[in-house]
Amino acid sequence: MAAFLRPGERQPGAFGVSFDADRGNAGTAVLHNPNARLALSDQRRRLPVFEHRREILYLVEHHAVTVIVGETGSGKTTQIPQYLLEAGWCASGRMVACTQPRRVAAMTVAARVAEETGGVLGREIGYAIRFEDVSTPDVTKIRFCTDGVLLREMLDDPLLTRYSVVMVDEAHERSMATDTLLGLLKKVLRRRPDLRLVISSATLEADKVAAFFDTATLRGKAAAAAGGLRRTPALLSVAGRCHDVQVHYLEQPAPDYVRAAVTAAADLHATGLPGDILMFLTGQDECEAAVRMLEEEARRGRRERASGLRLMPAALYAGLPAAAQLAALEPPPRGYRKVVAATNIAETSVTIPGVCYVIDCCYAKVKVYDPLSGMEALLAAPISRASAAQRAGRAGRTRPGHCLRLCTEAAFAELPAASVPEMQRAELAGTVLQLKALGVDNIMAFDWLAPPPAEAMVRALELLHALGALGDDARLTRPLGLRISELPLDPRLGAALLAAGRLGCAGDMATVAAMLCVQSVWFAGGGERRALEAAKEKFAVAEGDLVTYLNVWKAWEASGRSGRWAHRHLVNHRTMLRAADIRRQLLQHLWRLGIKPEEVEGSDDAPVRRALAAGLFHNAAQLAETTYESRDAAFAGTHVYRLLRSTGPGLPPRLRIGAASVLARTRPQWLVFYQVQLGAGGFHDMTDVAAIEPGWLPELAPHMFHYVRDAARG
DNA sequence: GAGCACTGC
Repeated sequence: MAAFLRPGERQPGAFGVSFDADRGNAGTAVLHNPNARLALSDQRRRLPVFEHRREILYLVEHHAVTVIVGETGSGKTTQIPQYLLEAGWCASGRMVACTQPRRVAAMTVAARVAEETGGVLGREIGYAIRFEDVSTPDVTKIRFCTDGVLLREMLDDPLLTRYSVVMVDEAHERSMATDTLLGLLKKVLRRRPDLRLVISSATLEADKVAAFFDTATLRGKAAAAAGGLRRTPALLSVAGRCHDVQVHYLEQPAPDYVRAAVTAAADLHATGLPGDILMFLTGQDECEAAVRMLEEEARRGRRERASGLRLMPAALYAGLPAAAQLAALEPPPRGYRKVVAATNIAETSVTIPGVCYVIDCCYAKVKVYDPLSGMEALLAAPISRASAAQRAGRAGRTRPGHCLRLCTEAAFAELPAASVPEMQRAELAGTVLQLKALGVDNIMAFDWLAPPPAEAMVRALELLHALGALGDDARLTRPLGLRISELPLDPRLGAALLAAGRLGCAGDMATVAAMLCVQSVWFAGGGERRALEAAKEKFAVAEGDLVTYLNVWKAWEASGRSGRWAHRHLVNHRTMLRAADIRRQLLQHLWRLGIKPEEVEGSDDAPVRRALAAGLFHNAAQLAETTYESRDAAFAGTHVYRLLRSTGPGLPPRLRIGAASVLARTRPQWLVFYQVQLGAGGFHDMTDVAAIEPGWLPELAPHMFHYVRDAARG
C-alpha cells in the first residue's frame, strides 16, 4: 500500500504536496455567491460569456454552425439563447431550441432563464421533457428540451421548421441521442440554409464536431444553396469560472482501489483541513463497502480524538432511493466532514456542493455490446483522460481543490484521451428504426458522427426485420414499422405492445412495458436482502418476473396507489409513479391507434406472455438438457440455458437465470427474457424473465420459424 | 447459492 499523508506530517506524502496552503481558507468554505446582491442584469454581465456576446452573434449570423468551447461556469447555456432572442432570432414566430442530455438540466436552466428575463416559466421561456411540455405555442421564444424530445419532434416536423436556431448543449458527452441529432441536423442544414446550429462542447470533442460539420468543400447545388453563408464552422472558446484543482498520483499502483480510496480519505481527514471528499468508484457494492470501511474509521477516530471534524460517510448511486440520494447531497452538520462514495452519477448528473477533494479510482462500469452474439455486458474499464478531468473538476466548484488519482502518473498517461461514443458500443435497433422513420433508408451510408460497427448495424436491421418493422427491402413497413417507431419504447417492447392489441391484452402489456422501462421496482439499499426476498415472494408467480410485475402493479392500483402500501411491501413508490406516467403515455398512443387497452380477466396471463414472446422471441431460450460441468465447484450444476436463435461463429453464450429473478429456483423449460448481464463465471445472467410455450414461437415470429421448429422438435 | 454504470422518448 502506498504511503499517504499522516496526521501531523509536515513533509509531502504520496500526494507530492501538503495541504497546508489551504489552511488559510478554513473559514471561507461556506457556499457564497459574491454577486448575490447585484441585480440580475448586472450578474449576467459578469459572466465570462458576456465578453463574447457580439462575437457570438456575429458568428451565428455568418456561419451555419458555431461550435462553442465553454468551460463550466462560463454561462453559455443560460446566456447564449438569450443573446439570440435579443438579436431577433425569434422574430416571425420562430423559436430558439436549446437541447440538454438530461431532464433536470432542461427544467432548471429554463427556470433560471425565465427568472433572468423577468417572465413566467412556460410563456416566453419554456421547456419540454417527456410527460411535461411547459411552453405555449406562438408565445414561447426559447424552448429548452432534452435531445430525445427534439428527436421525437422531428418525426412530425423533420426540418424543425419551428426553430431558427438549435443549440445542442453538452455535445461532448456523445450520447446516442446527441450523436443522432447532430447527424440529422447536418442533413437538415442542406435543406434549410436559414437554420443555424450552435454546438457547445469540451475542447477535445469540439474539433471532431467542427470537422464533421465542415462542408466548405461541397460543390454544386449544396454550395450554391448556402448563399453567402460560411460552410466552415466557427470555433470559439469561452473561459470558465472554476477554481484550480491540483492533481496528484500514486507513487506505486494500488492493488485494491476501494481500500486505497478509504485510506486516502482517512489520511486526508486526519489532516483536519476543511472540505468534503468525493470518491469515484464503479458500482453499488463498492460504494457500500467503502461506506462500511469509513464508518469503521469513524468509530476508531472518535476513540482516538475527541476534537476536530468527525467523518460522515454516505453512498451515492442511481439505484438508491431518492431520500438517501438527497441525504448524500446535503451539507454535513457542523463539525462533520462528509465523504461521499459515488458512482459515475456524480460525474455529470449530480453536483455535490462543498466538495474540495476528489479521490478517483479511474475506473467506471461501461456497457459493451457484442454484435456477434447480440449480448450486452457491463464491465469495469479504465476511464478516459477527458472523463478523469471532468471528475477532477468536481473538486473545484467552490474553491481551489485537490484530486488524487489512484494510479501512477505513467499509467494515467496511457489512458485513452476520450471515451468511445455510446453509438459505437451499444445496441442500435431503436436508433436505426428512428432513422428509418425519418426517411434515412441507407443506414450504412448515413453520415454518422461516429459510425457504429457495421456488424452492429446489420444486427439491428435483422432484429427490426424479424419484428416486422422493416420489410424485405429493409424499408419501414406501414403501418407496423411506423407504429413501432412512434412508440416511446424499445422496438421489441413496441412490437410486444402492438401484438398485445391483437391478442386482446394491450392494457396489461402497457403495464408490463412501463414496468420494464423503469429501474427496479423493489426498494434498494439498506441491504436487507432476506426481507426483500420475502416481499417478492408475495407477488412471485411461476410464469416469471414479467407477470410478477403485473401483479405488483395491480396490487398497487388496488391500494389506491398508496405510498404506505408500497413502503410496506418494499416497493419503490416513486418508481411506481414513474411507471404510471409511462403507462398513461402508452395508453394515449394506443388510443390514437384505435387499440383498446384491454386487460385479461382473472388469472389467465397466457395472452400477455404470448404478446411478450411476440416482441422478445429474439431472446427465447431453452433449458439445456445437461447441467453445466465445471472444475470450479461454485459453477458446477448450474442450470444453463441456450438461445434458440443462432449467434453466429464462436461459442454460444451460456445463459442462466439471474439471482434477482423470481424464477431463479423454478427454471422453466422455455422462456423469453428482456435483459442479460455478464455475470460471474462467464455466464450471462438473464433478468426479467417470462416462461413461454415453445409452440407459440412459430406463429408469433414466422421470420425465425426455422430455428424454433428445429428446437421444438428436440 | 446467487446481484444490479448512467441517461432518454
